[in-house]
Amino acid sequence: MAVTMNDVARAAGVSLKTVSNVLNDYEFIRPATKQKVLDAIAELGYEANLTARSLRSGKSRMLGLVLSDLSVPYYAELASRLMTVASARGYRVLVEQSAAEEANELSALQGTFRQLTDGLLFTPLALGADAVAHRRGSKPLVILGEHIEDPRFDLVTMKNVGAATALTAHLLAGGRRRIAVIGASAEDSAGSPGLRLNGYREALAAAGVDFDPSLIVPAEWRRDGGASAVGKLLDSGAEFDAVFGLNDALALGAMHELQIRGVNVPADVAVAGFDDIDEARFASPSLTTVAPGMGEIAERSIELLIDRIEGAETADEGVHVEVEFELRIRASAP
Amino acid sequence: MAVTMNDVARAAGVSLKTVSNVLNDYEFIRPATKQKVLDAIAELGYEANLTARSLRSGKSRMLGLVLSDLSVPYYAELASRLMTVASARGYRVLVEQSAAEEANELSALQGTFRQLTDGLLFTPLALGADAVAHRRGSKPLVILGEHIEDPRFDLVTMKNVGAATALTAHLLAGGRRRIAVIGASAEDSAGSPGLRLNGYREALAAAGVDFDPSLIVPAEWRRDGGASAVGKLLDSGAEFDAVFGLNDALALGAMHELQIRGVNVPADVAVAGFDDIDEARFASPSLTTVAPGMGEIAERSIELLIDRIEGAETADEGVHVEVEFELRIRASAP
DNA sequence: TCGTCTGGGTACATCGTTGCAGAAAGCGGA
DNA sequence: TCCGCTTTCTGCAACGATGTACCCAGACGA
Repeated sequence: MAVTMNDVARAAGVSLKTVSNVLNDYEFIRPATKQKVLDAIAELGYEANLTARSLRSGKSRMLGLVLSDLSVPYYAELASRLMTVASARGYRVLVEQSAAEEANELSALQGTFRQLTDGLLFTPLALGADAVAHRRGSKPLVILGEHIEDPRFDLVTMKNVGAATALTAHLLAGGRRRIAVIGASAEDSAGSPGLRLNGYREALAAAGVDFDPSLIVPAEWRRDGGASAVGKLLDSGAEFDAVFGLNDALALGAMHELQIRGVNVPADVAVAGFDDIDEARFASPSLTTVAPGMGEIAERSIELLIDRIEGAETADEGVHVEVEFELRIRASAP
Repeated sequence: MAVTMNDVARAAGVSLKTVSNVLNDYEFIRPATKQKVLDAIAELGYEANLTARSLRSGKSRMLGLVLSDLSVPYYAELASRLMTVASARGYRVLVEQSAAEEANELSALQGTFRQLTDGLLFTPLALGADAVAHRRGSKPLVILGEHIEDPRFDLVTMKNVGAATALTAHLLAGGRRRIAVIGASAEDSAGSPGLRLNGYREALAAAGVDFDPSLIVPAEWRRDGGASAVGKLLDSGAEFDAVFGLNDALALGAMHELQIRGVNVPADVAVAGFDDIDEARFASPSLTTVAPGMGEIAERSIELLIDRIEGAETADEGVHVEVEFELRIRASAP
């Protein structure tokens, strides 16, 4: 079978523990002994058994990532970056899809998934702050995104309100006055939809434009959700000269439906999104949107989580990181 | 700390091994005893320690998935489906990104990644058949995609040649005669690019249209690759009335560039892709493409791999599965 | 000379399971 | 009554690493 530490010990003529000490950079080892062990390791092609190490040490060097669905471009891009960053620090990422369902989020938080990982990057969609606080285990947990804002948690997010304000202000500056919002309900005020809607309202207020609840259309945050929402809006006869999709998928779906119905983008209706997924740049017309600083989100969240795991970060209160955004003005809303 | 089997045994008044037997559905246990154990498990909230189980049994119930980059939409969608299917059979999927680099593919094939998983779903991009055959370990391995076709391996793929032929035939039937291909070199004949190019050539031959190597443009299989390739084509002054992107990302990038340059799609140039990622349906105009039966690919490959792992599939020769495709005729090439 | 300290190494228990061997009890057949 | 077989359950070793305790040789000071 596979080469074990015992085989190495025998080959090097030392004890099992000495091999272990060499591998763990134990301080007091004679260079000659260390070299013998290293030679034996090289010769036999020994590789540590991670399962055994994990059982004994209680650490797996795996991070859990819980998100709704990996096929959502934003999550796919985020997962890819998280993996790269984690890998540089010697950790792997194990992904769990929750489908935004409560039962799945709970089992990711508590079940065997938790066991396999040293810490969790969690995007709660169905679960509220109290539910998470109640079911969180003892292992470190970092919340990604803005659905939960609570001092009990470590959190990495972007400036949702500010970004939505800036984007809306840009549409207003372009002369748009009736800006439909897709992906929220008029009464939302928390979570990604709520925060982004708040930003929208702030920009309207600053420009002295009235808020019209009939322009706020709920939708699933997917391309088809955006398409059907804007379809309903057109059918209802509502007047609007811009569409703000609360993420890029919504905006792209909406833009597609507008074009099919013969509405010219941006001449008749401007369209803007949120997230700056790669696809946005290549849409026709290319999509105006907000880049959430995903690289920084990935780096900061991995860093925070690993610091917690390795005990470097010891604040009692949750650490909240807010990453800067950048407006990407493109052809759909110049 | 966590509840162990020992705690359960004590609570139920039986031996450790009996608890283990109950959990592993051992045949000869009195119903009453079994019930006592199950009650104790429920009361204590016991959950098996997967690491310990894995060390002892040598199985982790994890499948490895090696692909170039999770942020590529096709891979993201595939990964998402594979996870769902695997989960239904009680397995998890651990993803490793290779960036299509040889060193990374090798380490995924041999290193600690391999150790953590019971079997591998492998998309070789840098490594050739011999290299893989030489470095494959003893654990089951299923090749995904068509880069390697070799009787030594289990393989799940789609009918690349047939699909490319059908798609090209559709373009020809629409009156297009100068169909540019993006994402291959004229001399390619193996791997995804080669096979799809072969299909293209077959369709041309069947229609009596000459093959023009100057219409074949190599490119990285990404949106920006498609954009710059079609840009070069336009700059070169080549005449063409259709573009066949060897995957959707290429086609979408190409379509974007054409539109920016004022070329009307599909009136001036028709565009077709390959993969039918979700984005294709919502592009403007919506993209004509080939749906590779991704659901079936996911199901068949997981099934094959798990059967190998659990010893059900015992053929000596590699099993080759070819999944059916479907043409999706949309607005970009009606 | 003796006791103490320290660097360098070893032996054994341990993490939480499962495999193997076997023990105890019940039962039928000769 | 005894034997052999099945059913039900138990104890111990083992998977491959790490932590703890300890041992020994040499240096050092008194």
